[in-house]
Amino acid sequence: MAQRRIGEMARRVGISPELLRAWERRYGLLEPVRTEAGYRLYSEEDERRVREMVRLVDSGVSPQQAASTVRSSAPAGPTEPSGRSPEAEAADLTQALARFDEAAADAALDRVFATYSLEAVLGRVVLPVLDDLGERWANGSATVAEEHFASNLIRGRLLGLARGWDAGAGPRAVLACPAGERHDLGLVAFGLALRSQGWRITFLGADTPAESLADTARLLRPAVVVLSAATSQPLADVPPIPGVPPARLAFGGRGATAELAKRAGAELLDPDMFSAAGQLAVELRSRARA
Amino acid sequence: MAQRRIGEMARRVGISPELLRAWERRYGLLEPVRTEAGYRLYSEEDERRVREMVRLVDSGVSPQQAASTVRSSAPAGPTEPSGRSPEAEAADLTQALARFDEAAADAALDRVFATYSLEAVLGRVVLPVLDDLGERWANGSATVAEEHFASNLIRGRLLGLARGWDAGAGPRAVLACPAGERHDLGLVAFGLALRSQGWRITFLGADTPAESLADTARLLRPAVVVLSAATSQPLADVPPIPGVPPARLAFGGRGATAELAKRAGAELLDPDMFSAAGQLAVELRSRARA
DNA sequence: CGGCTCTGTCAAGACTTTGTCTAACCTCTG
DNA sequence: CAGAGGTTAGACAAAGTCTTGACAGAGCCG
Repeated sequence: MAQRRIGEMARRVGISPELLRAWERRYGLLEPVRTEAGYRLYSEEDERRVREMVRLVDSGVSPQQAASTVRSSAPAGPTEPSGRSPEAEAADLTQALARFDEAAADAALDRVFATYSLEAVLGRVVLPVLDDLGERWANGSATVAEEHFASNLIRGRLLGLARGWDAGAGPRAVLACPAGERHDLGLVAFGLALRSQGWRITFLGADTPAESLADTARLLRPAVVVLSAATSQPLADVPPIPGVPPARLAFGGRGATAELAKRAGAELLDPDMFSAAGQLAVELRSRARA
Repeated sequence: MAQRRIGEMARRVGISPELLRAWERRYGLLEPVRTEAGYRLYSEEDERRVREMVRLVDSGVSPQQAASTVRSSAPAGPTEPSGRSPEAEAADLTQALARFDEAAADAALDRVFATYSLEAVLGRVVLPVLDDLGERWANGSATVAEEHFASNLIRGRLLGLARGWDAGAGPRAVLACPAGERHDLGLVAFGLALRSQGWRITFLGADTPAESLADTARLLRPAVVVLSAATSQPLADVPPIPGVPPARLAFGGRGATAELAKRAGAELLDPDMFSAAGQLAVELRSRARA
């Protein structure tokens, strides 16, 4: 993914770096990720927002007003064309998976990836389908085989998108499920959300013992280590991790609670993964200031 | 192949030798081979990369960013047969994985997929690397984190290839690891081997209880159900599966033994997965004759 | 008109990045 | 052996970026 520093970004959109910083400071227009040294790194989405902002201001809207408009504008992209809503596609996908119909499932996924933003695909199709499956499995109306088949298929698609998610200059996040936790698909999705905002991702996945986390953290010095679990126990069992200061630890997933996070000194991530990604960016910035 | 020393190289691409060395030292942009005396020798591929780098920097990208882009970019066009053996590539891949270097690992995989047959890639690169990793993990010289990182990366690549492996008109195989078995990467590879011979694959993956297998078999009526495990216990624990006649059951993986297979009435698959795929085809034909 | 806010720009001082350069030594060729 | 061209390690200065704080013009209100 393209990541630009402020000078290059300023040239591209035709305004001064000072103004970019002012808009960020005054209106929170952008929240670019930062390098280790604190340099801003802008994404393509950031560029789109700035262009939108410039357009509005040029057309006479006050900057304050324009910023508020841009902030609340959906991340552009084909919004609900084609008649088929993400929810309808999710229903199709669920049915295809229940029939073990790989071709139909892949076709549904192809359609949504081609039509909607990553945020919409993950938040309104993939995760709901997985949640639904989990629920139906819990109450006995879906088989383990169905759940396995669906997990493997979706995992393959998501890991395909994850290609190269460790490249670039952004802050690094190490993602893992603690020992005893086997559901890592949500974590893959969260990795993609972080990636879309410029982070570099090192994915360790399910069932990672604390000591391996410590080794990895020593080697890679990530800005944050994210632990995710579907239930509380695995998170409760995580010991302090040498080499990972609690300030650099974040808990997410259904199993994460305020109390568990507090006990470990970790950040508690928002259940919405795109909010959580933003949260980590803010946290990182305030840490840099300190 | 033409190999140039640093002065000649610098003239050709139009930058100073000092800068070439700085880019190498700071960003690892190149890793030219060295003469006995330590002189750098640059290849044509190196030249291509430097030109790409120069182009990016000229267009305003920061050198750091540009280097990261160039490093992770696949070598353009049909790369020279390169003389690199699968074994050499496997060694590269192992090292990249040990460093948690996703870009280098992907590059190595890109090279082998572009150069060798699926059979060679699986049999001489991917599986040996995984075996080696398993061994080093067993004797303590590899961490769990390394094993997780490598598994997830390779799984993503293999599942990418698995795209659409359920399509077509061939006989269907259901692939699963029995309850208690979590290592399913070998099984993914076997699925690819079967697929290359025209089978349709339904992949259930790790830790699948017998009763789910029964459900799936009832629904899909596969020509064969393959169970794979790295150790014997999970296979020994598999009960008779209603809906799957023993004649349609096959055992594979390190944990499969003649005795276990005999007890379950199952076929014992050859340790070499391509032989095993052939074996299933033969078995299917003879069954059809009967 | 005076006062007020909004907004783009600027400056100071510190830090980072990056291309170049130097020093001291090594290798190959004529 | 001289000399062109290599090597590493480190230093250096210019350019870029960071934060904080300030300033001046525009627009608005009383």
